[in-house]
Amino acid sequence: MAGIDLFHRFFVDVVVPRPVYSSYSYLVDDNQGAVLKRGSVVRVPFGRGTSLAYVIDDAKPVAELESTELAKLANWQAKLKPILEVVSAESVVLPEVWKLAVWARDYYFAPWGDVLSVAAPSALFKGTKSPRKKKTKPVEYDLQNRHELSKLNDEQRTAYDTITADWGKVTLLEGVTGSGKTEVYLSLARKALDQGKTVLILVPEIALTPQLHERFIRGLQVPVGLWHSVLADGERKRQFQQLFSGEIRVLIGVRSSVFAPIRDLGLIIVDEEHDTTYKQEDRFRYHSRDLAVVRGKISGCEVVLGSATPSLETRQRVIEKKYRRCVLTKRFGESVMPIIDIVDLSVEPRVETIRAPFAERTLQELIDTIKRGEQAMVFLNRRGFAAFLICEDCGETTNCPHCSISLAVHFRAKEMRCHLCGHSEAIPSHCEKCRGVSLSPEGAGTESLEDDIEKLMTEAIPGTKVVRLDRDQMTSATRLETALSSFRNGESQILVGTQMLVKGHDFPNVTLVVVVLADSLFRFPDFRAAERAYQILTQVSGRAGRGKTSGRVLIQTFCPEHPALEVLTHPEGVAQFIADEQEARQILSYPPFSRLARIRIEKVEKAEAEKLAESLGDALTRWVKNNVVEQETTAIFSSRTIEILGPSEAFIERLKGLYRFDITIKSAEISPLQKLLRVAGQWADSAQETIIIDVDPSGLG
DNA sequence: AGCACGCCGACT
DNA sequence: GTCGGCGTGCTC
Repeated sequence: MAGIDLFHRFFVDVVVPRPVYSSYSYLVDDNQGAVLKRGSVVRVPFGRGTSLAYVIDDAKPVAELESTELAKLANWQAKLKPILEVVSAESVVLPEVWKLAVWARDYYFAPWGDVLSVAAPSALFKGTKSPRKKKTKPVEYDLQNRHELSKLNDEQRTAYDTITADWGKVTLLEGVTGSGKTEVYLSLARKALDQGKTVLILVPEIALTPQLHERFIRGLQVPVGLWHSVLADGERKRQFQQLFSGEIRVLIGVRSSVFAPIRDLGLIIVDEEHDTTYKQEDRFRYHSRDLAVVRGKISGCEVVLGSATPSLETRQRVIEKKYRRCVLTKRFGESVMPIIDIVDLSVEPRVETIRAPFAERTLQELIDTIKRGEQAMVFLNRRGFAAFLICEDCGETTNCPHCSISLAVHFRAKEMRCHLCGHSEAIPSHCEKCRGVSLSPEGAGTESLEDDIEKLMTEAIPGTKVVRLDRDQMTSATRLETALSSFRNGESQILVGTQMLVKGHDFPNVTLVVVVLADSLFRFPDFRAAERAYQILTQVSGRAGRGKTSGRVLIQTFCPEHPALEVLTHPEGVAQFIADEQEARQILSYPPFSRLARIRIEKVEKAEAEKLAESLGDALTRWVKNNVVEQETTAIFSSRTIEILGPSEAFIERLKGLYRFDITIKSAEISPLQKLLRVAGQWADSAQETIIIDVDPSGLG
């Protein structure tokens, strides 16, 4: 073959960590050819610069190519270049993780590079020098104090026995908040370790749950690794190496750690399995809980899905007997379930001197709680001071120039901010449209809530301190820590925040939880809205009364008769609520009774996006029609098993300057859905357009 | 995703 | 007259 020199007699196929579907071939010399294999990492010339690249197949001698491969390679021969460097000849992806990555790539229609960058983040290969061993003081393990089976109550023990008697299945561990699921996790982890196996624990959010890490170290008395996005590169690299070498036997991690290189997996735990943060909402749109089940199957290990409010998807698998179910109905230890009260904002007298809707009764409860020396948490799902500015003369509001949403007022930062794209601008002094100077802030946010509550509380009880916790505070780690520790040690009595802080935190002195406005949780057009609302409110409620004193929860709403609220005050109705949800989903053929995929088209021009989406919709409809006729005998498709919805404007019609149109495919079975998505991919290729495919979309995005 | 090349507005 | 805006197009 012309152009191939005698020196580079091998070639490798690689993928680069970019959202590109194609792979690329490079030349390698004899020495490199002998060592490079699937999972090796190399540096290659790419475009103008260089790129890290993952080898996707063992290096092959050019001479051994089959004629078709040779032809393909010959196409590129003028461009074929040698690799620059072998970064790691050793495969950085375990065989079972490779299998998982292949599965995920095909299932989610993701570019190889995106998948591999999650399995082996490129940050691991930055710099050639090995990370400096950080001097950590050796942890002293106290075997006397470790978690013992004997500490389990009857229910926990039954769950443990059921799972261990038939190890290697998928189990739903359904336990009310505070029922001690962690105790069961610890016992199961111990069991796996005793068998010489390793343990992976997936959690929705790790930055806020250092307690869980300590709990596992204390309970198991072995090193426990942590895996999350805020780890510094060096630390991440060290963790990766320790996992790879088998030094770390237990790993707690977020979403992406389902791809972690843990050998000999014996147990995967997915805590809060219903949590939506397990679904990645950009680029490689995978669901970590679902992949955990796949990895469990690949590794032949036990998978435990834990939740107080399991997803309907998981419940359905239990009904179909694909998963087994263990239940914890009682709170662990001395604490009891909180009392939940719905406050009807449309009838209750309201406090006038506060921006947010606040019933007088809610304020009184807050005052009483602080008077007793206890603490309270107040949730409002909006950051900033106010939702928007409105011109009192012409009614014009301030909107984001790039998105279909108003700009929120952030008085502290002295700017207007878009909560979707992050755009910020100065607070206007007059109306853009009519130049009127009476701009009035509308709606409330955590910023104004913090000020208003502090003012009202100091009038009632001088010296009351309020702290705020939301994403605006998160920007600084120290500010976050200051806020958290001041609340933890009792310096401040009221914590105001967004729902960001409902996860994991355990403040025993909190006896009152206030949800300022629950309506935002279910007032949006998503078939899962009620389920979500119920799950979030249950979790929020779980923050109250975790200590010896029982807790109270006040949920303010304009819609007290909503089923997701009624079920909270009537826990005996949970089964009925779930059954109603299931029935509604079944009637409308929504998950878990069908599979969904969403195809999105984004364009600067609205008309163009709409036109493209329509022509894609037409192409798909035509394809289904033709294939129903053709394949009727094989029964792959019928008009009743697959449905194309839309195109329609996305819930957020415009984001970051792009108009978005969605086509949703609903199918009884996954395989025709996958086929249709492949057709969509081909349409996109030939039209030279980009489409965004989301398999099992979790929300409206 | 990067990172370039390629055509239209405010400046030493 | 240039510097530079980010709109499309490619990367073995």
